Formats: sequence, C-alpha cells, structure tokens
Amino acid sequence: MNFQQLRIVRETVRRHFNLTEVANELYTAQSGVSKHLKDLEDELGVELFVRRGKRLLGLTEPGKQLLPIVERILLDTQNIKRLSEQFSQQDTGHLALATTHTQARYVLPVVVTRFKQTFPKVHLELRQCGPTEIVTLLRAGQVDIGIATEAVGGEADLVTFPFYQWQHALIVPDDHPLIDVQPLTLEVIADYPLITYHHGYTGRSRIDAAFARAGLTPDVVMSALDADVIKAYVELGLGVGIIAAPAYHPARDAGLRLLDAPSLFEINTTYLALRRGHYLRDYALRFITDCVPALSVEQIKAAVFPKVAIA
Amino acid sequence: MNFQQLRIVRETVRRHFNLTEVANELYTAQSGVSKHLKDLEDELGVELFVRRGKRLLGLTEPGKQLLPIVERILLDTQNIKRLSEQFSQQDTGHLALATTHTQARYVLPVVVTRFKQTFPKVHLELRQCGPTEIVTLLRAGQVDIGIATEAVGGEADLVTFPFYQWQHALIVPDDHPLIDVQPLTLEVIADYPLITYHHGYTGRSRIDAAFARAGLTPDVVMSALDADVIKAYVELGLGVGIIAAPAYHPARDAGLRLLDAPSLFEINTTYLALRRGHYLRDYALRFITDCVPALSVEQIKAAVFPKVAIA
DNA sequence: GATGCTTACGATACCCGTAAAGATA
DNA sequence: TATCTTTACGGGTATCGTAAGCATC
Repeated sequence: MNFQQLRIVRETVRRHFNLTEVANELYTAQSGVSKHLKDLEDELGVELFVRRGKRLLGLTEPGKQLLPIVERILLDTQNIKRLSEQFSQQDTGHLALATTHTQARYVLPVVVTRFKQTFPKVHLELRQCGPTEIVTLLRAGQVDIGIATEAVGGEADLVTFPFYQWQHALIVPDDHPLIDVQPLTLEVIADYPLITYHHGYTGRSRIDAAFARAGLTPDVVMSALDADVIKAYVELGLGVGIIAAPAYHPARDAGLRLLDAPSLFEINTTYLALRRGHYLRDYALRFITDCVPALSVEQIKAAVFPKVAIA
Repeated sequence: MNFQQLRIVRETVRRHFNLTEVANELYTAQSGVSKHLKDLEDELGVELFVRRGKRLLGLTEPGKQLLPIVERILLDTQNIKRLSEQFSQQDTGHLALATTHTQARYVLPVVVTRFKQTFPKVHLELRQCGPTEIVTLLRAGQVDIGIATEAVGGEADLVTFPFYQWQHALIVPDDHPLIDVQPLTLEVIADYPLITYHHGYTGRSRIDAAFARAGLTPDVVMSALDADVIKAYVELGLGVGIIAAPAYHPARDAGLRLLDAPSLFEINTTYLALRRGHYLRDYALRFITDCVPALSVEQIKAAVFPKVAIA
C-alpha cells in the first residue's frame, strides 16, 4: 500500500470510475492506474470496486467503508505539507478562497487589500463559483476557505462562522416611480416586472419565501448570477432589480438608485466555511480573524480539529 | 513521502531517538532508517529532529506538531488492514487483549470461553501486564481492548466502558480468629499484619484510602502483584489477605475463607478501554457487548469514532 | 573502546510509460 | 467504430542491505 494507490482510489471515485480521466488528473499512465488498483485489492484481499466485465461501476461495501479512511489519510498528507511549509517559509505560500460573485466583487476587496499588505508574498487565489461548488472545492481540499451565503450550513464535515449580515434591496433607474412610494411593500413591488438572482444564488430563496409568505406571485422576468448583470438590465428599463444591498455603489452606479427595504426580506448571513481537519496556515487563520475580529485563532482551531485530535 | 518514512518517524520517537533500535524494530537496515529520515526532512524542507553532532536528541517544534498527524495516518493504515480483513476473512483473525492478572485469571475465563465457542477461528492473544502498560499498548495499537481498574480513566485518547463492579474482601486461613468477629471493622483488621496488592494494582489505592480515612496506618507486611501470590502467603499464616472478592473460589481455595466486608472499602469499577479511532472487527465489538450486554454496537462505534468521521 | 550515525555502493524490487490486445458501449 | 481496460514488456528509479568510515559517549 502506498500513497499513490490511495490517491488513485480517491480520484477513481471522484471521476466516476473512469480510469482514463483518473490517469490524466494524476499525470500518469492509465495502465499504471489499472495495475495499482488491482495491486491494492490483491494486497487487501478484498474487491473494492464493482465491475461489469472490464468496466468499473461503483464501490463495493468494503470499498465504501474504506473511502472515508483513504480520504482522511490523504487529507493528513496535505496537512503535513502545509505544516512543514508553515515552518520552512513563514509568510510565503498559497491561500485559496472559493466565493460567490457578490463577495468577490463587493465585500472581499477591502479584506483582500489589507491581507495583501500584511502578507505580500502569499499568492492569493480567488475562485469564483456557485455555492454548491464551494462545498465541493472545500471537500476536495482545493480551497482553504469558502465564503457563501447558501449551501454551506448544515454540512457535517464543514465548519462555518458568521461573516457579516446583509439584506436585499431594490434597485431602479433614478427616474422610477417607486422612488417616491412610501412605504414600500411587497404588494407594490409585485406589480412590477422583477429582475433578480438565479435560484440558489445570493439569497434568492429568501426573496421567494418573502413573496410566498405574503401570498404573492412576483413576476420575475429575468434572473442572473450576479448583481452586475441585474443592474445592466435594470438600467435598460426591463424591470425592478432586487439585489444584495452591499452590491450597490452610489458613485459607480450612477443612473441607478438603491431603495432599502429593511422590513420586506429576511436578514441574510454570509458565512466563512472551512473543512474539518484541514490544516490552516497562520496567514489563513489571520485572514479569517481579519474577517471576523470577534474570533480567536484558538476558537478556529478548536472548531476545525474537534475535541481530541481523533487519533 | 511514503509510509515507511512515517513508520520510522513514529518509531524513532518511541525508541527515544535510537535509530539502531528503530531499525531492529522495523526489521530493516539502520542505514536506511537514517537515510529515510534525512530524505523526509529534505522533502518537507524542515528539520524534524534536534541533533547534536550525529546523535538525535528530540523533536523540533515542527516535528512535535507533525507527530500526531503521522500517528493518525499510521493508525488509519492499520484501520484499512483491519477493515479489509473484516471482509476477506469474516470470522477469522486476531484479537489482542491487555489486562491485569485479576481479570485474566478470575473474570475473563467465562467470557473468553463463550467467545471462543462463537469465534473458534479467531486467535485470541491475552497480554497480561500492569495498568499503565495497558494504556501504552492501546496507544501503540498493539492491543484492541484493554481491561483494567486503574489508570485507564481520564485519558483523552481512550474510551472506557464500565465492565463490572467489585469490592475488596479479607481472606484468611479457615481457623483464623477473625472469622468469628462481628462486625468486621477497619480497626480490627488493622491489628493484624496484612498482605495485599502492590501500589497501582487492583485497587490498592482504594485500600490505602479507606485506612487513611479512618485514621489508621495498616501494617502491610507484604505486597504482591496478584491474588494467587497473596493467597499463598496467607495460607502460610503470614498475615491477613486483602484481595478482590472475585479472586476467591471456595472449591479451589480449600483451607482459606473469604470474609466479605461490604462497607469497609469503596466499590471498584473495572473498565473496558479502547483507543479512539482504532477500527474494531465485528468479533471485537461482539466481545465487548458480551462483556457489557447493555452496550450496543452503535454506541461503541459512536464513542470510538467521535462525531463526524472527521474527514 | 563500545555504541551509534552517516556515506558509499551494488543488487533487487518497484513503479512508470509504451504498445498491443481484448472488452464494452 | 470509438472508447476504455487489461496485460505484457522494457527502462528508470527508489529502496534495501552490506560494509566501511566517523562521531559521540
């Protein structure tokens, strides 16, 4: 048994049992992949994969039980690497974040700027993607920190910390009749064509819930992944936009007006998400405490490495 | 990085940084051990060991932080082996117990007999040793289950379950004057020369505590590791024995009488101890539930693999 | 001087990649 | 037929053990 075999096992599951893809992903020959799997099964004396003819279809029962152990070992090898880099190259290294457009574009710039001043030699990788993909990237160990409003809660293998809170607000052209309406109600809004986020993005579910609770069916004529796109179409007069309030900048968004609606929609909380057991460099911990000053490094470590260090 | 290097790191710490011993323990050449350590340090870019000249003296800070991760990885490799044996050879295998003389001699025979009938093909290894050594063996993964009254409580990396309760009692030759004394008190007993267990064995601390609480200083003329030795000297008339009550068999111990003293000494609890994160074969779980029928397999697993499966 | 660590060196075994053949969709 | 997996084979590398050279105690 060696690490390469374990990497192949993990990658085989991730790539849905296509050994050719596995080989490409691991930069090795496909024949070796095949042999490694067979060797491992021989050594353990157990079939790990369900086969039909020559094709792999899935995991056997022992394979299923083996997988989490394999993943933990590989996680620990990464931890060893990060741990030694922590000592060998204090403040240089790599920090990978996965986050949604809203955070990347409107919230993180301040934090990132400060971080880059403190750790100029840390390469910062900002991966922008959807909430569910953030979870995937965290699980795969491809990013250190995830930042999202949706999908990261309630996952047993992730740890989350509240980052900041925000609400949805309306955005309209600055000559729009809604500007003079007081008070703004869901009923009034529902009379206009609406433009807002896709399902699963930036609290869309909260918007739908608010209308549903009021017994209204809003006329969402367009949905987009990010506020910039929404703004563009609001500017064209295609409808009233509903975006995250932090996504509005008075200076940059000339010609548009933000209409706060504090009571209409639920408060959203954006979270920092970490993978349990994923070792974090000092600068990664610092990034987190920069975001949430109320947190201490010890609290973070205690949450990421629960209780006993398991072993 | 490979598994052999990690094994060498672990063993180097265990063998107090004597690489020659490490090589013997791992059945390999000492030169390779030396090279492996150097290679690993080179690969990680960190010195893991403190050296003076050619001698290794201890772990550096990064080495200290690395060690628990290394141990967890090696624990998981054992878990992989056990897990696959679980499937490849259902009811055959190896079960290693570490226990003290009292349990091995007087308590376990019943359980072991039943176990052997159920799992005739499982090789049962019964290692008899002192309480502190039981903890060491559990930690080293050399035994699956520890059974002891002392030393196993309060260790964060161990899980314990109460096995059974017992009390100390007096043992005397069957013509001894104490047989007719009613009620037995510590004061009365303290007038006789006593023979009992060594410190750290079979609840000796409870015996001392009982006399201390009563303001008495008993005259312990001999101490031994096990009840059989104590009995032998009681038989010779050298004193009154204090042994664990389960260690007395009326038939086998002809010529001796057990005098119960329910109120004199505290109740002792003997525990089953397991190492957290140590995978247990089905038959090992069965052994435990045989000992403690109130326990379910799920409860045991939940305690050994806490919360999230970490990974 | 005895013990313990490192380095050098040769044999072995392991791992990888190419290529051909067989199976599957 | 195109894709995918297995098997066979050769080259390269890593690992291991022996032996010699040094450092430490």
